[in-house]
Order: sequence, then C-alpha cells, then structure tokens
Amino acid sequence: MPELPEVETIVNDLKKVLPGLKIRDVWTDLKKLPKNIKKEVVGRKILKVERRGKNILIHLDKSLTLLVHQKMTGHLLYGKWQKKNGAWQSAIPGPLRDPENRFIHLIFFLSNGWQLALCDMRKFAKVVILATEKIPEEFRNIGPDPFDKGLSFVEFKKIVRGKSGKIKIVLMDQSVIAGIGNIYSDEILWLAGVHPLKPAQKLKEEEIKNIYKAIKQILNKAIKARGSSYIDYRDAFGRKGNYQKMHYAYQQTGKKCKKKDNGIIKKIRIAGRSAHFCPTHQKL
DNA sequence: TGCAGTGTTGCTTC
DNA sequence: CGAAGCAACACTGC
Repeated sequence: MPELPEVETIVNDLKKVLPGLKIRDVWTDLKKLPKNIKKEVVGRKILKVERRGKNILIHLDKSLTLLVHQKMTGHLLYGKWQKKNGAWQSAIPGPLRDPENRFIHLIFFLSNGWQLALCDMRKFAKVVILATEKIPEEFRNIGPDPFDKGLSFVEFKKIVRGKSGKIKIVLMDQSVIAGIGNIYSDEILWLAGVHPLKPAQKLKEEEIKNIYKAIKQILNKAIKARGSSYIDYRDAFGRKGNYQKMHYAYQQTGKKCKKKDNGIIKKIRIAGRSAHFCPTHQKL
C-alpha cells in the first residue's frame, strides 16, 4: 500500500535511472487506460521525476507529464521483461522475480533497452498523460506535503482544528495533508499518544503538537527504512522495504505495546478500515 | 469452499 | 453539507 514513504522510495529510485531516456514503445493490457497514451508518449524524453503526496509525476519533453497514482497494490518497476507463455517474466534474476512483482500490466520500453513497468495486482492504479500546465488544476484538492517548509505548527493546528471528524480520518484526508494513509496514520497516532477516534476539533494544543512532530518522525524513519512491505509493496528494483519490521501499531493486534506500558494493541474499525492502537497510552 | 479482509480514491446515497 | 457506503479489482487466508 504505497503511502508517502513508499512513493518517495520509488521516486528516488527512478530519479537515478530515468532522466535522459526516451520512451520507444508502450504495451498494456489495461482496458481503462486512456487510448491516446501510446501516441502521446512514444518518442518523448524523460526530463524529471517527482512526488506530490502519493502521486508520481514523470515530466516529459513537449510540456507533457505522466501522472501515476499507484493506489493500493500498484508499484512502478525498472527492469527488463520478456514474454514467456503469454506472461511477462523478468529477464534478470533477483528481486524482480519476487512473485509480488508478477502482475505486470503496463510497460514503457526505454531507449537504453530497459523498461519501466507498472505492477498492479488489483489494477486500481491511475495512469494519465496531461499537459504539464494542467498539474495545478489536477492537484487543486491536494493539501501541503508534510515536509513543506511552509507547513508550520501554527498552520497545521489551524488546518486540523478546522476539520470535523475523527483524527485518524483527518490525517488520511489528502486535502488536509498529502501522503498519509492507513499504515502511517496508525503509526503517527501511536507515537503521538492520541486515540484514533478522538474528534480533531477536541484536540488539545499539546496533542496537536505531538501529532505534528510524530508525522515527520515516523515518515522520516519509514523513508530511511525504504517503506513498509506489509504485503505487496516493492521498490523500483523489486526489493522489499523494511519498515514493516518496526511497526508500532499497524497490524500489531494482540502484541505488547512497545512503550512498555502494559498495553495490548487493539484493532477496531473506523469508517470501514482497520485502525490499530494502544488503549493504555492512547486515551479518548 | 466461500467469503471476509486487504486499503485509495471518487462517486453515490442518505 | 457532511458522513457513510460502495465500486473499481484480485488474491489470500481462514
């Protein structure tokens, strides 16, 4: 489930290999992909790769941008594949042959003989080509990045206090702050010591401050660990991340709280999704 | 064996 | 208007 740390990892990987290459051809079996994609991108040169929230932007020449949102099970891979018995198989041994990397649904063939592929078991990912100038409009509903210099505590407090609803839901709201999903909202609230069901408007100044600090601490730690590979996530070279080994709360149901407060991690459902927390130090 | 669980986003419904 | 539910989809595990 690629959230900010996973997208950041993939984007950093792709930054090392893609710029300067040209797209020579495109293959896909996705039905809902815009039909013009192939026509638009073939012959284009890749200039720059960047992240916006959980979105990946691949800037091309002729003022075009390829926008990829990996949604739940999508991840971009850089490698070489060949068709064998009707299925794409990695031509290179190693992590790309991990079974989680076998759901190849889109391939960009590059000018150096390598390929950029979208692996996406559930085919939820969004891939669109748009004029670079349309990006602000595309992202009109996306909030600041947690690492934006402009996002001071005062600003963050104002945003959070202005939202109704439970704090976990507010943290996952991409229009509030961009990049946090189910895994990291659990992790952030555990570290901040705030109950996921607490209404955002009822948070004390100190609690908001703890959340504000926890966001950066958790996300930085997860980026260093190259993201969470709870199930399917892999980096651009097909390798697992390591943050799932350090989870405090997410999927830790029944385990002892790592704060050593005798709490046992509990799992509840909030708005149809799982939430994990320690009832001892995360009080309502 | 069949069905619940897995989570992101946007759309629909109330 | 806001909150809740669901569809898009495929595979795993109980």
